[in-house]
Amino acid sequence: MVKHSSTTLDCTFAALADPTRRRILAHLARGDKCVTHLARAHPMSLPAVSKHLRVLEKAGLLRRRRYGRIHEMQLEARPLKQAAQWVEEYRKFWEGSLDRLAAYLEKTTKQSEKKGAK
Amino acid sequence: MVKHSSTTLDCTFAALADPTRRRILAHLARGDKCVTHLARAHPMSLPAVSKHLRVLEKAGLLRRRRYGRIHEMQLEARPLKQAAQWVEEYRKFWEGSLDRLAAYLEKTTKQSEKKGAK
DNA sequence: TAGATATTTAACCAGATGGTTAAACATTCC
DNA sequence: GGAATGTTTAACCATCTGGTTAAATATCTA
Repeated sequence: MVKHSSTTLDCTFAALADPTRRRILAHLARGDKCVTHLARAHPMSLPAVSKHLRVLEKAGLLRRRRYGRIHEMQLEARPLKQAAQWVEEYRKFWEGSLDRLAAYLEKTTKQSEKKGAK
Repeated sequence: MVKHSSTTLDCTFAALADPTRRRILAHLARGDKCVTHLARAHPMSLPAVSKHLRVLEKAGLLRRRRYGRIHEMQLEARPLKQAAQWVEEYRKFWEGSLDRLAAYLEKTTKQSEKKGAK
């Protein structure tokens, strides 16, 4: 198994566990940038969005550059790579399950065909 | 973009955000089963492990079958598929970053070659 | 039935989380 | 300088989280 930095994964997964933050990441992916603009898309106060941005920033999922009073955010997806690798290690398990399901379905389908069921 | 059930992802990512729970999943993947056995591998009380198991169960990441007084747990990785799909949508972003890094490295390498650097 | 074993539930606690509003800070514009 | 704009910080609050210990529940065994 690949050895991961546990605390990094902690931060990454925790950051992704909130739907508002996932939506913010999606907005960043589409090119949105400044705090006010991001906040307008979410039904909550500006400080709330600001906090979410800080969480994402601490998790390394966004980079912030200041141009005068406006803060420009940019998606930084690299931490997701490690998360993806972690999840990938379990792929064989869910694919195994699907294989078993497929085998089961095939078997029962054949049985119902034998019985002449439509 | 693929449409996901937000709350399912919430649960999945939140469950994965704790290192103890990720370790438990790893143990389950290796075939460990009952609560006591899983608990022995972790420096915490049995009720604490029991709580983690409940979180994993609610997130659909394990299935529990009772044989008398012992509870047999089994890894259920399918919810991870959705998480993987979500993360995958950002793959192009981190790979884009790596591409830019690669381009940068190639450029600087060529420059140092021009300068005759080893 | 009594005792041992496997596990959960209950009650509690400290600290984190996600939200609020009000105030502060930093910058730009007039 | 003073007002407007963009953003954060501070203080607060309710709820969630991850742990504890003690007690309850369920099952097996002698």
